[in-house]
Amino acid sequence: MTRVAVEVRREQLVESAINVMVREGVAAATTRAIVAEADMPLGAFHYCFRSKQELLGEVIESTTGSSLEVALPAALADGSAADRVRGAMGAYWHHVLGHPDRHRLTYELTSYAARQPDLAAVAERQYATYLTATTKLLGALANENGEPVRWRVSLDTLARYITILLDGSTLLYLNEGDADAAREALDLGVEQIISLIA
Amino acid sequence: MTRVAVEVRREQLVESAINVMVREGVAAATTRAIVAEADMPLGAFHYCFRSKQELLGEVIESTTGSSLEVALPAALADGSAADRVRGAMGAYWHHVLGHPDRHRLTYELTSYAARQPDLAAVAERQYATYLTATTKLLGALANENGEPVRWRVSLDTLARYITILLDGSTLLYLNEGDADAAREALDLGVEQIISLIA
DNA sequence: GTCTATAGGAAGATAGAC
DNA sequence: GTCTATCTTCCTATAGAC
Repeated sequence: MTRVAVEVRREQLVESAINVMVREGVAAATTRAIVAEADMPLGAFHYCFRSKQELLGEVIESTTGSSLEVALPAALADGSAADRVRGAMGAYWHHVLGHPDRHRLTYELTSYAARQPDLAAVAERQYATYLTATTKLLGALANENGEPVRWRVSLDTLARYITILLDGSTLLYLNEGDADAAREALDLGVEQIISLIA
Repeated sequence: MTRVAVEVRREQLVESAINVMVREGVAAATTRAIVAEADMPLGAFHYCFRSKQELLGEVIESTTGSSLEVALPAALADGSAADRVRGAMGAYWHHVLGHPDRHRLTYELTSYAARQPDLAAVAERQYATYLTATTKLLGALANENGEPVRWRVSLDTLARYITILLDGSTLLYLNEGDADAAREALDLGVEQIISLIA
């Protein structure tokens, strides 16, 4: 009926796909479920996307990196470097508690992409983006004079260590379901990181 | 033709299902693919298992906890507590490098189970087993007089911290693909753990 | 218990009228 | 571009002969 630019429809379908996936998982996000969520007829799907794989690629791109952005403001706030590390980690954790299904989806999508040859490249880029964001976060800890925080280990290793800590604690919480216990273990890791400040 | 106890067939099907899943992922493990791997006719599936879900429950139980057992001998070896922690972590990491697909499967199964109401209980038990195994590993660090290592933090928190570290570094390696970089970050975490010995 | 054949449904993708 | 109807394929599960 109404003429809508294909580009707009594509975005609507990506958004709807994410909604379905967050709610019911990747496996439940069939083309039919996605168009129903977007309130479009089934036929619309295939003149917006060549295939379901093509949509999934855009879904992965769209969900990448957003989870670390919530930590950036805290890293840029006032206070000591140690306090800002604590604040940034706390902001991330707050996001995990508020949107567990969204984080669950990230891991599902990563698993899914790893099994599909055509999406492997997208998945690798996804993780590279993740590491870049962590490094950027570390850069944001510079003081008002622009002097970066000095660490006892290389920035690359530190960024990966932080990634390990965030992924590991998120997974622990999602699977065990005990927010306090997971938080306590994460806090231990955060203090360990702070102890690496030179 | 040949009469085989249903119990034996069940085990064969579970094993075949794991083989298919390790090779091609959970989604590819259809009943057809599983019976083909086990070299059984399709009909055999449903007089061994009531449903595919029932098989999946047993697959999850069967894959649980095996990955940490490889670390136990190193924890029981001679040497200082610090060296034995390093050895145990190294043994785990060796297993990850040798069987990445097996570890990938663990995460896939966890995601899968979390989305299926009837398997949620199995998944929780899976993670509880994991934490128990870690605690057991810590207990194995006792010296020849049976005196346990004393830590600056509670055993519960430490066990979770180790779980975070192992899951996080495994995931990092599986997704980024850089074994050396992941190992370096893991080593940093291991030394941090050692620094917690009282 | 064992197996073949098939039911019954849901998936991704397309054809073709408008 | 848009949508309905349909093709084809693959799935889980069952029926029923042996």
